[in-house]
Amino acid sequence: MSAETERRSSSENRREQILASATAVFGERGLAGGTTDAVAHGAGVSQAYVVRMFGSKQELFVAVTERACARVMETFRAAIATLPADSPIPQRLEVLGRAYVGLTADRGILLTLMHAFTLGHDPRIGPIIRERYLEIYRIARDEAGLGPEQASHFLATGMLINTGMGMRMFDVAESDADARELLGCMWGDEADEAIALMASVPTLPDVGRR
Amino acid sequence: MSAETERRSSSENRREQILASATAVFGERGLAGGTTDAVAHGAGVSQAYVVRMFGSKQELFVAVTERACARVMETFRAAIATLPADSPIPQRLEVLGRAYVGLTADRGILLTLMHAFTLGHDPRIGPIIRERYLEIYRIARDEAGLGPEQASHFLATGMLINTGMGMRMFDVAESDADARELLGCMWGDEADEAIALMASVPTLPDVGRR
DNA sequence: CTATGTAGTTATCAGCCGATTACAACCAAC
DNA sequence: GTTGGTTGTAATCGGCTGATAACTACATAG
Repeated sequence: MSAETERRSSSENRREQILASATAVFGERGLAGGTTDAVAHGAGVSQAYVVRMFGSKQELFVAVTERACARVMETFRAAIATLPADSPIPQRLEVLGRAYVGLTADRGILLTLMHAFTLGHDPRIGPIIRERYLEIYRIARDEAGLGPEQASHFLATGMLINTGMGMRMFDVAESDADARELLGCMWGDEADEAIALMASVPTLPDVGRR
Repeated sequence: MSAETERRSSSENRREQILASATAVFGERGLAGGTTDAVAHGAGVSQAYVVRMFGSKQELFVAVTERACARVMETFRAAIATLPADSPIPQRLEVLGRAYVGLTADRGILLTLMHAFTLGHDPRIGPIIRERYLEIYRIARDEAGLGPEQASHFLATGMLINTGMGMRMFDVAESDADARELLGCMWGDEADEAIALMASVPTLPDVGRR
């Protein structure tokens, strides 16, 4: 394969490119609002190819959702693995919290999940997202040893962070003291760091068709 | 006006009917996924009338969002008004929590807000939802006297409840012990009551056009 | 009775977008 | 070198849906 012009790519590479693009698109626009054309444009392939590779837009969304959940679970498990067996609860919360902030580096992952959370009524997506969310809950409760109360509190904080991301609260954090304060309560000590990390992330460009 | 066949209605009545229908539709499908035709069907009017009354689908969504925020703020303020001036924080949290559970009686209100939270990038909706959310935060922090930490914790729990609603976690609460436990941590003592209240809420029917 | 505004409809247009089809380019093996 | 599978594209179709236009029905004032 030539180094310069790699016009053809392995199926797996393409698949990953498309999933990454779709994560950004679905994260910002959701299943109904995101178009296969925008996904294709972001991945540098044709719209037809996106649809054919995944069968349908809905199946692509399912794949993106599963991938996002897998990322979340990997990230949490990797964080948990760094903990000593007898570490106290506050330290466990701290480590998991940092892991969550790390997840925000890719907006699309958490925002796509947020959209998936609104699709419980969908017969295809509903069962998947419920199962995966409970799986994440069990990881926090059992594997991280937080117990039911702290685990649900942890997930609640995560949802507040997602909400702040979806609303783009960072855009007003500089000018609005209340926004800064609220974001500060979400992130704890790392608030400034996290806000700086996420501010001025560009909106997806509107892409005309083909 | 005849009592039986009210074929014509005052503009305000119609407006309220349309907003109620739109709240249900947008709550389930979001701005991009909800159709003006479904809204019209739910309100018993024609699709064209819905669009003309509000100018555009987006403006209808803005109106629904503003109405939903107003409901939330009214509900919180009414709950706060029942509190004695020197009531302790736990009691304040308890009263606000009950008020939030009361809001879940109309799924559409909280679910529409959840969709609005994903629209921060939208130049029309973003500024509105950020401003309203911060307003609600200030109500919890100042008017209810919770302070920053407890107020953000309260909002976080609210977001977890919204997420549970969006995922339709109630549908599996009967059969899945973890789901019951998680929902229990959200609602506290009223979990069973709340779950019973919200289970088996029908999905919006798919409505063909006209 | 007529005029005028309000409440509503039907019909239709025009653009968007997912999906399908047919075809092209490349590669590896025999 | 031809055969067959893989990687991809261009073109197009057809349904959905927001918006618009043109029209109808009713009510109220003068």
